[in-house]
Amino acid sequence: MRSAPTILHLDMDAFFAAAEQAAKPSLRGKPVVVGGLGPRGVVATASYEARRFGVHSAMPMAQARRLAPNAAYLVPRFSFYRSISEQVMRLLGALSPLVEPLSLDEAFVDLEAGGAARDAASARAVGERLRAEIEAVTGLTGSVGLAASKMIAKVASERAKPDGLVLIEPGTERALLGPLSVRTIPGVGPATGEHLRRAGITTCAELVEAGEDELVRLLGRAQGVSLHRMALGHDDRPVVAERDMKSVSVEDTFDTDLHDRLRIRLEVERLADRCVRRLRSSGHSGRTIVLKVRRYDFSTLTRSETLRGPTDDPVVVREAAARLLEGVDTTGGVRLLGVGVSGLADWTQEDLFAQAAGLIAGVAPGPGPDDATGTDTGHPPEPGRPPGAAPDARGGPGPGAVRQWSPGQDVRHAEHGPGWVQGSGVGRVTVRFEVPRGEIGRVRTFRVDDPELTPSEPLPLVAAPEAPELVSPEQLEPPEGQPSSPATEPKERSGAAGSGGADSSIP
DNA sequence: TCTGGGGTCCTCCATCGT
DNA sequence: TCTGACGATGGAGGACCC
Repeated sequence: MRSAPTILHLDMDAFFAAAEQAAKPSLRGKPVVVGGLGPRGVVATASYEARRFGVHSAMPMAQARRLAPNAAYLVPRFSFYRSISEQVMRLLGALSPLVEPLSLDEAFVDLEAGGAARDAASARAVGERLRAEIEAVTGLTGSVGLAASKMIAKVASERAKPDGLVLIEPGTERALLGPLSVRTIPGVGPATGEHLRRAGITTCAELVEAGEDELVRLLGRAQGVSLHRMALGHDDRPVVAERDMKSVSVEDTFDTDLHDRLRIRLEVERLADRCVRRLRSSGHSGRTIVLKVRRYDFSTLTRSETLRGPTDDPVVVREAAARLLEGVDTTGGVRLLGVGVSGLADWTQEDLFAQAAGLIAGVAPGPGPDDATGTDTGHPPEPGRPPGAAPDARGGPGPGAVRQWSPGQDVRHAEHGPGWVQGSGVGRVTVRFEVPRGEIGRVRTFRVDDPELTPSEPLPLVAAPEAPELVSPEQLEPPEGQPSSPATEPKERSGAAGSGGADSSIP
């Protein structure tokens, strides 16, 4: 624990939903829910407007639709969010070499390590400037917490939400935590919370009162000791910039349970291939193959096998996963299958053989021959899930296939320019033509196979400055007034001249 | 009306070698 | 030669986080 509040926690406000609202002017101020739209989807993020209806993260999408039937329901566009996240992380990186990203929308920064702040006053100034820069660069808001430890900085940012900054003075941590729920402490989830509640412990003050020995008795050594320290406000976990990846996994939940053993086997092989592609693209190999099966009754089991040495060979992983499947009873059906690889290394058993044979020169880690495209397009879509419904769906389907459009997806029409899919069905797709920071656009409907309508890349939320060079954070405008960037027009409305494609549109 | 995906860490138990 | 203690490792499951 340090003596100055120089640990900063940044949390972007309702990130995915806010990004969609910024990209789609017609959704500003409206309830927006981002998540899986299939029958078994859950909410990833709800806008603050949707939260007023009781919608929250991890809620089943069907329940969200009942609570907020008039909200806009969109599929996540992770590559779009990632591009915004990278802009934010660059701003954080300018403050300190010690930036610990927790997810696309959250990070810790050690301001002391970067010399950006030494005391409360300088930390607050840095935090306020950061918030202004984030809004100027991305058009979105983030909340900042400042404290002398990670846990308290996170509590602070939670209190700052939305769009605020809270600084907790060192020395006041214990008093602050006292009345708060045990769930405030990282690592206390529903199960531990319930366990403690049954023991009569619901607040952090009661955790302190219970004493370390009692907590160890209730929760075991590691958790008991750590929980007691945390409840006292003691948290000396450092901000860690680089973390080694420990495992790679992929999993799919099926819209309807799978019963056919052969089909299950094929899905496992498909997942194994996908997993190996991810493994290779991260430059890793792994020794332990893990199969995950969630049955019809939601019971989940894992089976694993450790190889003699690490591999990134799709055949080896596929065969291991298939062997593990042999030992699993799938009677009754499975709703989810997953394949993972852990025990990661940056070399493979095959490398050693190759090295021994003098064949290693010139072989670099990375995508293998079966990963040339870096996509999953060589594989069948998931059952019941249209290819276009997959996150970040892009590119047209093959000839003869029925084109699928996902709500929220970016598109471009030869005549009407950029827009986004508002909905589709019965052979039609409805598109709203609008751009970030523009006016609310008009809606038009087309045939799903309209050749003038194509998937497109997301437009930037804030126009890039005219000059190509990077603007340092110090040079950015202060937060007063409107964001410094003017409202933007897309660089081009339409590449090709329209040739009367509107015959299929319904204004 | 049920409950995603991609991770990390911890605990418990069995096995094996010393 | 047998036995028990002990650490390392592997496998499975659970809890948690975003």
